[in-house]
Amino acid sequence: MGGPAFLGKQWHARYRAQRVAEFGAYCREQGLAVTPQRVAIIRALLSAEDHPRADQIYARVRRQHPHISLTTVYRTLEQFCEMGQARKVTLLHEGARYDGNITPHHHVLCVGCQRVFDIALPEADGLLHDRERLGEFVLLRCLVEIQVLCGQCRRKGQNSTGARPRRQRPVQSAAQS
Amino acid sequence: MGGPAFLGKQWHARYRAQRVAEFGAYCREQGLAVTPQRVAIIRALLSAEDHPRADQIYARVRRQHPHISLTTVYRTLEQFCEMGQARKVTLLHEGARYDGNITPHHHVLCVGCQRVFDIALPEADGLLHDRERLGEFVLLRCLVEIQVLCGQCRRKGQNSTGARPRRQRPVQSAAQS
DNA sequence: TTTTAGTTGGTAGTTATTCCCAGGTGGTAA
DNA sequence: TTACCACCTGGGAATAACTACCAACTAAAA
Repeated sequence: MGGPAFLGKQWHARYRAQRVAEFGAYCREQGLAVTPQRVAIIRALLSAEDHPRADQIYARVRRQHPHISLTTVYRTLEQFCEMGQARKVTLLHEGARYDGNITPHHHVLCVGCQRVFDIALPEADGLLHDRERLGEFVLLRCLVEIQVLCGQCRRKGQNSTGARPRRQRPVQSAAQS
Repeated sequence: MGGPAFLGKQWHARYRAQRVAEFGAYCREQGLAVTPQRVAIIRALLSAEDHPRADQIYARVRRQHPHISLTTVYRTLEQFCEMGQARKVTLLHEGARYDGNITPHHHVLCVGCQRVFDIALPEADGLLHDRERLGEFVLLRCLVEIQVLCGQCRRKGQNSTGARPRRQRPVQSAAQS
């Protein structure tokens, strides 16, 4: 097909199992206690395939841990990001979303339904690798965000953003890039 | 040398003048009234070279229009984005920032001081253009965000994110990608 | 076990943004 | 030039998404 490599489900299941298994060791390595809350949150994050927000993780974890607090979820997700066990994804202008997949990849976002998909994009990864410095700047990371309209949203026909005429004035040339 | 094309100041001054001049016509084309508030806000946005947040635009516009309200600034910036006269930039996890430069470009962000720089990156623009569709998805836009540490921040030495040891346990292997 | 640094939960902020609506105004038609 | 009115604005209240604080609790070293 020649389409880019979307990261699929078989891959995900196997990856998740390994990550959960290694989690305790990672915590100890980082000097963090292995608490039930942390385990529950990493499980929820790794089971998720929808790049959930903190409050969604909270809702899911609460099924098993009714007493967990939202504060703990926020705090813990942030820690996971710091220790490299999660990625924070900031797209458009909603709240932060979290990604348990820490392999190199980028994001495809449907601007209609706001769903996010992981995508491997090797040609983008090499984008700036040949010049470790941009002038004085030290390159840390290069993120690509691909905005699309998914099949569902396209069918619903969301192209209603055109110029709206003021009063009776007939609008002629309202081309938009 | 050989670095990518940062978009400089001469270019900016000339571009700004033209955009301000055309603004009235654009509004009328879109069926929007040309109010003093809108003119002041587009001027402030185009004069800015720092990708300001709404509240920063508000502070600047207030020097000339002490009675303008923050609500109007938010509303107007959002309208500018809709009519294609501005771009909203969402980086890291701060508030939204606005960019008066609507030519094709990408963003370089210093994760230390949070300054943002525009950069032309033609090789990235072509990244997905050869396949207008990613499966069912219709490609709308492809954004690249380059995270760096700028000279100033590097000199201040901000590499203090390493693993912090718990108790007396000696930490050995805390490599971080 | 004992000890204690690290961790948690609940509540009370804070920040950024949006909603609502009464009053004001730009732009059109006459 | 004037009258009209749909559009626009300002200010305060409301909301969403966090974040700070702190007393009580607990994982894990000794």
